[in-house]
Amino acid sequence: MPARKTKRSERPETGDEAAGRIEPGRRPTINDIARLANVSKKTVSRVINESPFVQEETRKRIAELMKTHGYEPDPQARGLAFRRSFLIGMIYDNPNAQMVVKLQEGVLEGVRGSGFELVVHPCDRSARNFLSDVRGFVQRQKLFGVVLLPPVSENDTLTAMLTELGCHYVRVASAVIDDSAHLVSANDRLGTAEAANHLMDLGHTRIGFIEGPPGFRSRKERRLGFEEALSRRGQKLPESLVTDGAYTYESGVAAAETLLSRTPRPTAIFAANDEMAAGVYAVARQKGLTIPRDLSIVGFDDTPVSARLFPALTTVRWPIPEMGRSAARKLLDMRPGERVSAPDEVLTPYLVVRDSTAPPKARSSCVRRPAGA
Amino acid sequence: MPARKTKRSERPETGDEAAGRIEPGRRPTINDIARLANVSKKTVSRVINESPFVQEETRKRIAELMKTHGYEPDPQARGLAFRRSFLIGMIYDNPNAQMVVKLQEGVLEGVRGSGFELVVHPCDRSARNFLSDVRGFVQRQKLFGVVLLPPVSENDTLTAMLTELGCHYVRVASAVIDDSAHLVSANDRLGTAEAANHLMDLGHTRIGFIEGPPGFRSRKERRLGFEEALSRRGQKLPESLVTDGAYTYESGVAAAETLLSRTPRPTAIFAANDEMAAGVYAVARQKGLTIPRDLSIVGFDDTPVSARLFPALTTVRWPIPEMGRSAARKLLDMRPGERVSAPDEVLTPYLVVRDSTAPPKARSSCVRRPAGA
DNA sequence: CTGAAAGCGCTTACAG
DNA sequence: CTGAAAGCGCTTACAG
Repeated sequence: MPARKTKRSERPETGDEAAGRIEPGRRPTINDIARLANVSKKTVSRVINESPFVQEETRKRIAELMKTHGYEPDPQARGLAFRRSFLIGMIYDNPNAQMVVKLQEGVLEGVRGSGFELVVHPCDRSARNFLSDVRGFVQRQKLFGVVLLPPVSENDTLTAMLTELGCHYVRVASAVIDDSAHLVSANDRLGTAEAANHLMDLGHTRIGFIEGPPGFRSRKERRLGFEEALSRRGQKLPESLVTDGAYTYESGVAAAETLLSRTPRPTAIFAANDEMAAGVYAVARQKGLTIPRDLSIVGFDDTPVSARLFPALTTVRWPIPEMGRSAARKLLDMRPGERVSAPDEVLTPYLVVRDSTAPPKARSSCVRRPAGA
Repeated sequence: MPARKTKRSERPETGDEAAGRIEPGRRPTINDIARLANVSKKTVSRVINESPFVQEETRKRIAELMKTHGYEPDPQARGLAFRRSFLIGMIYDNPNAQMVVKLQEGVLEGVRGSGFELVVHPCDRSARNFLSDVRGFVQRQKLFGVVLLPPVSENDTLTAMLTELGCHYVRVASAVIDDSAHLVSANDRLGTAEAANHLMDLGHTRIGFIEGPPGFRSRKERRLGFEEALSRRGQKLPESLVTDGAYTYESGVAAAETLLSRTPRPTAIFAANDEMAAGVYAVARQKGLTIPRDLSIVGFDDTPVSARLFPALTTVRWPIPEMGRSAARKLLDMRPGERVSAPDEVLTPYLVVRDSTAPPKARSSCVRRPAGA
C-alpha cells in the first residue's frame, strides 16, 4: 500500500488529533511519524539516531509524536540498513548451569532499554567445526557483539576471528587476558589467596588442593594464587596433595578419594569450585569424617549449592551478575558515537566464611595461630 | 556500490570459474547468485523458499552455485520482506536454572540447521507490566514464535495476546492445557502416582507431602496424582501431612520442619521437586534421622542435585531435553508449507529409584507388603 | 516455469 | 538544519 500523500498543509498540533491517521492495529513506521510531523523521514531518522543536526523544536515535536503513537523503530530494518543487527550473542561451553543463567540475566539487565536482545549459543569448544560454527552464527545474524564465557573466552583464535568479522566482543575471565574494553574479569588469584590465608589462619598446614580442568585459565590462576599465599608464609603445596578436577561433582568425588587416602591425611581441602567441593562432602561423609572437625573444606564460586550443603560451605564469591551487567555495558559502549563510560576495575572475589572450616582437630591445641594475619 | 551489470552472455559452467566475480571478503547476496546463474533474483528466491515452480535443471544449478559460494540468505532481509523474523523467543520466570539451561539446549538442538536462533527472555510474571513487556519483546523482534516455560506457559491471557499478535507459541507444561500443536507436556499425574505407589509398595502409610507453589499447574497435578494413587489403594493424605512449598531449597527446609514435628512422625516424605527434597535432607540430618532408615524421601525432576545428595535421591524424571526439542519442532512445523510431523504423545515422567527410599523402620516387620502391586 | 517492478522500514551519501 | 534519491537483501503481487 503506497503511503497516502495526505494534506501536508494540515499541521497536527496534538498527538490525539493526528492519531486517527494511522490505521488501527498497524504499528506506526518512520513514514507515519514523518507524515504526521510534516518532515522527511530522514529527519525522523536523525531523531532516532540522536543526531545533533536537528532543530530542538523539531526534535521535541517528533519525539512526542513517537511517544504518543508508541513508535519504535524496527530493529530489522535498521539492521539491514546498518549492515549489522541489534543482537548480542552469548557463546559458551560451560558446565555450570547456575553460572550460565545468572550471566544471561546479568547481560539482559545491562542491555535493558537499549533495544538489544540476547541470542544464546551453547557450543562444543572441542568440536572440529567449532570456529566455523561460531563464524556462521556471527555472520548470519550480523551480531553487534558477543559475550564470551570461560573457557571459550580464553581462545585467542576465536577473538581474532571476531575482530576480522567486525564483531565486537567482551570476555568474561579469571585474569587480565585482554585490554579493559574487551574484558570483564575477576582476580581469581586474589580470591584464592584469601581462601589459603583463611585456612592457614585456622592453623592448617596439610592442605589438599583440587584443581580445575586443563584448558581453563582459572585452573592456573587459582592454583597460583593459592601457592603464592602459602609461600608468603613459608608453607608449600606438596605435589602429593594436588589432584586434577573437572569442575564437576563426580570429579570432586574422585579427587577427594585420592586426597583422603594420603597419609597423613590432609586436614583441609580447597576445591577450585563448589561442585567439586560438594563431591568432597560426599566422600568425607562416606569415610566417617565430620566436617569441619575432621576436615575443613573451601570451595569457589558461591553458587547456590554452597548454601545447601551441610554444614554450609565456606567459599569464594565470584561476582557473576555484576560481570554480566558489566559485559553488556562494555558492549553498548562500542556503539558508534557512544562516550565510553569509565572502565570497570577488575573485580575481586571475596571469601564467604560459613561452617565448613575450623581449626584442625589433632593440632588445634598445639599449633599457635599466626598473630594478626 | 551498484551491482556491476557484467557480461550476461557468459554463462558460467562451473562454480570455480564463476568464483572470481565476487569480490573476496564480501558475502555473496541473492544478486550475485542470480547474476552468476543467469537468472533473475526472483528465481533464486524461489529456490531458497523451495518453490515447486522452478525447472529441476535450473534449481540444481542454482543450488550448486549457492553451495560453492557459501551463500546463505540474510535472515534480516528475508525477515523484513516477510514481516517476521527468524527468531524464537523463550519466555520464563522459573527458579530452576538447570531446567532453564537444559530446555534452552533442547530447543536449540531442535532448530539446528533451520536458520532459526533463540532469544532468551527471563521475566517477572507478577510484575504489573508483564504483559506489555512481553508484547513489546514479541512485536519489536517480530518473533516467529515463542516457547513458554511453566508457570508462564499456563497464562491464557498471555497466549491470547500472542495469538492476536500473530506469534506462534508452544507451551511446556505439566498437563494437557492446550491442543497438541501448542503443547509439549509431561503427564505429571502419572509420574507422581508412580512415586506414591513406590512408597506404598514399601509399606509406608504415613506419608508427608510438600506441595509446589500456588500459581503452578504442576502443584495441582502432582498432588492429584499422588492422592489418586493413594485412594486407589484405600489410603488417603491427611491435611496435617500436607505443606506448602515454593520449589526452593529453603521452602523445603521449612516444610520438612513442619512435617517432621507431627506426631506420629511421617515415615516418608514426597517433595514436589528435587530442590525441596534437598531441604528435607538437611532437616532430617539435623534431627538425627537417617535416610532412608528413619525417613524415606522422594523428589521430582531428576535434576543433577538428586544424584549428589546422600544417599542419592529417588525421584521422578521429567524429560527436559526431549521437551525442548519437541517444542522447537512444533514451532518449525508452523512454517507455511510445512507438513506437520506426527504430534508427539504427552510424555510420561518415570520413577528413578535410588537410595533414599526403604521400608519404614518401625513397621517393616509387621506390615504386609501388598501383593503384586 | 520466469522476470520486472515495487515494497518491507530503515540509513547512507550527496545536495542544498 | 533539512530533504530527495538510492540502497541494504530479500519477497510479494502481477504479468507473461
